[in-house]
Amino acid sequence: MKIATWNVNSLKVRLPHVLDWLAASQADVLALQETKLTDDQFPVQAFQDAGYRAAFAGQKTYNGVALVTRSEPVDVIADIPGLGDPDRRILGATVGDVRVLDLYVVNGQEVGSDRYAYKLGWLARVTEHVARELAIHPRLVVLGDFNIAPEDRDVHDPEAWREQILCSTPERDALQRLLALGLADAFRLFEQPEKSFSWWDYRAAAFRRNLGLRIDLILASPALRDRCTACVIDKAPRKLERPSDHAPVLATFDL
DNA sequence: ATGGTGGCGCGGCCA
Repeated sequence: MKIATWNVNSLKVRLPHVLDWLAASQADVLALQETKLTDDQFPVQAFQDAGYRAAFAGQKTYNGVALVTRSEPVDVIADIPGLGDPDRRILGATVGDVRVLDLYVVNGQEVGSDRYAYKLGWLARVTEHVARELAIHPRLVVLGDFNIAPEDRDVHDPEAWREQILCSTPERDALQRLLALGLADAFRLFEQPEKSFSWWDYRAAAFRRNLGLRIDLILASPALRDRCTACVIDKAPRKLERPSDHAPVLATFDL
């Protein structure tokens, strides 16, 4: 079973890339972020024609998450008890016997800002929710755009980014509290090239110069970690015309 | 160079 995540930065613009990538990767589950589509605009038919079902929680202009799946997603949730967030950033579903939680973590804008406080509070509520999900579903994948680079090796220039947004200690601590529930960063279960990143700013030719961060993660519960056989970042779509600023990340499970 | 690019939607926000 192949499970992937991709922040597409507008599904309307990126739909051809997504369909091509599904055909090439043969992913069974693709978690999308920043679809920027209302639910009535979601391209259900295009995915159906490609052999996929979908669950989605969208809004106009910002945010929006979706799960594109080979088999029917069931027990879908788009919110967490007690969060009360109008942003569509969360989508949970059961696909086969795997529970999947797609997250578009708050960016946070700037350390110390209102949005930064919102990010840390949001992460704390999500962590509580993941603890509850883990108790119910041994096979749990939490994946998406975490907007946090876990360690300095996930940052092209750790000194320039020191205590900046996406890299600050409180953000990294919040991610560690999530991992401490028993989740494993699938990418780090395997040997990886140095300077592996999943996001590159559109500006300053950052992709060409590989000035990126690894902020798109696939986290696996213990039962799934034991069955994870590979995890890769696919930079190919980032090289296309009008790319997303993120690359897809794909994990393979022996299921 | 306190900039730069991209999406949405048509001015300014967000990333």
